Amino acid sequence: MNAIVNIRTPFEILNGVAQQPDVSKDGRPVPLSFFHAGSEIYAQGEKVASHYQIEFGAVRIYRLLADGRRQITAFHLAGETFGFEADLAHHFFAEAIVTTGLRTFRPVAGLDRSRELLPLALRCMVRAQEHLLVVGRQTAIERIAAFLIDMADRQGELAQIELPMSRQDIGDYLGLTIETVSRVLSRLRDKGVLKFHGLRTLEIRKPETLRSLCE
Amino acid sequence: MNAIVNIRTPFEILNGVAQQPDVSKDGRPVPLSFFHAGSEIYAQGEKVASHYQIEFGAVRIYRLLADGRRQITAFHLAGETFGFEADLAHHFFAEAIVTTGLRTFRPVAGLDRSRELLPLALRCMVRAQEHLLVVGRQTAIERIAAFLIDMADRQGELAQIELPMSRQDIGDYLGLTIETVSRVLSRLRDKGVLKFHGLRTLEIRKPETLRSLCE
DNA sequence: CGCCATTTTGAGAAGTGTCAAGTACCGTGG
DNA sequence: CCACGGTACTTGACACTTCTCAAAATGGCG
Repeated sequence: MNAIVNIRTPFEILNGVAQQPDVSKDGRPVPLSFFHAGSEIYAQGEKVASHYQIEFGAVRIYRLLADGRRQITAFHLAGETFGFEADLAHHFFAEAIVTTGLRTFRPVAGLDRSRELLPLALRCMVRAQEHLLVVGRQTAIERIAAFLIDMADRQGELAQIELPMSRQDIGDYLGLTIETVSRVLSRLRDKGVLKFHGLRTLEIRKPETLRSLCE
Repeated sequence: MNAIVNIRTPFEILNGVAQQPDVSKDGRPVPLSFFHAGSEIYAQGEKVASHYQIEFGAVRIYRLLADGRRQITAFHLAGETFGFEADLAHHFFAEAIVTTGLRTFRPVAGLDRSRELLPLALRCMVRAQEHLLVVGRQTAIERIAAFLIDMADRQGELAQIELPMSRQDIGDYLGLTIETVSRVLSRLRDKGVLKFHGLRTLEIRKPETLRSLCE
């Protein structure tokens, strides 16, 4: 949870990211901002009337209870847009999970973006409501299965998937403890449904078994 | 879960509801539709590019799992607008909880309502994400407390509140069983926090106790 | 007044959380 | 390149909340 890092990391400079800033529809350039793993994009209580598009990396959106319990309401991956919640509710954090590059869209006076934003906001709402079904009515193994399928779908439906987030993040997203997440993943590994290639890289060996757990 | 009832019930005719239909911004009249308790407003799988405003009554929005488990994602009360989810996701039901009167807003070709709809959709999204924290990270008693405070706030912060929904509905909203809902309510009654005037009418005697349970 | 659905209450089971210890991974520095 | 240390993850034993199943009580409504 470090401070915002808005300068390029050596990695990105080396790779030439953002050497030619894109241009937004009203003609103003939209530069890339970089965030280190764990750094804050916007804080609970901040009024940020912007939205963000992820160029590379991953972001977690979450809320906190007074005693520190955390609920991650969404993960956003490369190519996705987020940041609507900041406009309205002053109770959400956004943090980079890994080194992340973002394009920030600030509101322009006199320019109404409702037409572009509405479909994105609706998709975000539906996603939250679908997630509610998972968290409210599914068992630990069903939640993990739903999560893995979602991640696989969003990574191009490949059998091998990358989980940029920690077990704690997964637990806080699914409403489970880190230990339960770990136990369920181990059980799926022992059953031959999953095969791990490193802690956060895994292969879905039996996607049909996983899917059958979701409904 | 009866069929759609689009005619006036004797009750409404007697009370003269909707004798003078309102008129929408584009000049077309927006008539009131009536729905009996339990009747379906739109079904999972239906493509309805409309939204609805509640004149009187109450509505539940929910999703189902294959085995019948239900998650209510939202309750909507008089004065509120809903129906965005139907545009996008084909997996939501909307039902009247009690006799309900709705104004239906159908999309008009060439008329862009994004500007009006975006704030409503955002509020809906934030509400779902806030609910996620309750369902994912709070105990049974905390969930009930949060629910009662929300209902009280939406009914004008009166001490006495009406719950139009059944215990089953409350359970399916909070991710609890009907028995747990009942037990928690009984415990709050025994502690003097709540006083019941009939099953679905109650008085919050110690709002501070209730609020202290939420954070 | 009596029926029927809804709600409440009880006892036991199951799933998940808590606490504690052990293991694996990964970046750092030698 | 390998040893080291710290963090993240896994595993185990047990506790506790919530669920399940069952039965009784309540209340609304004809």
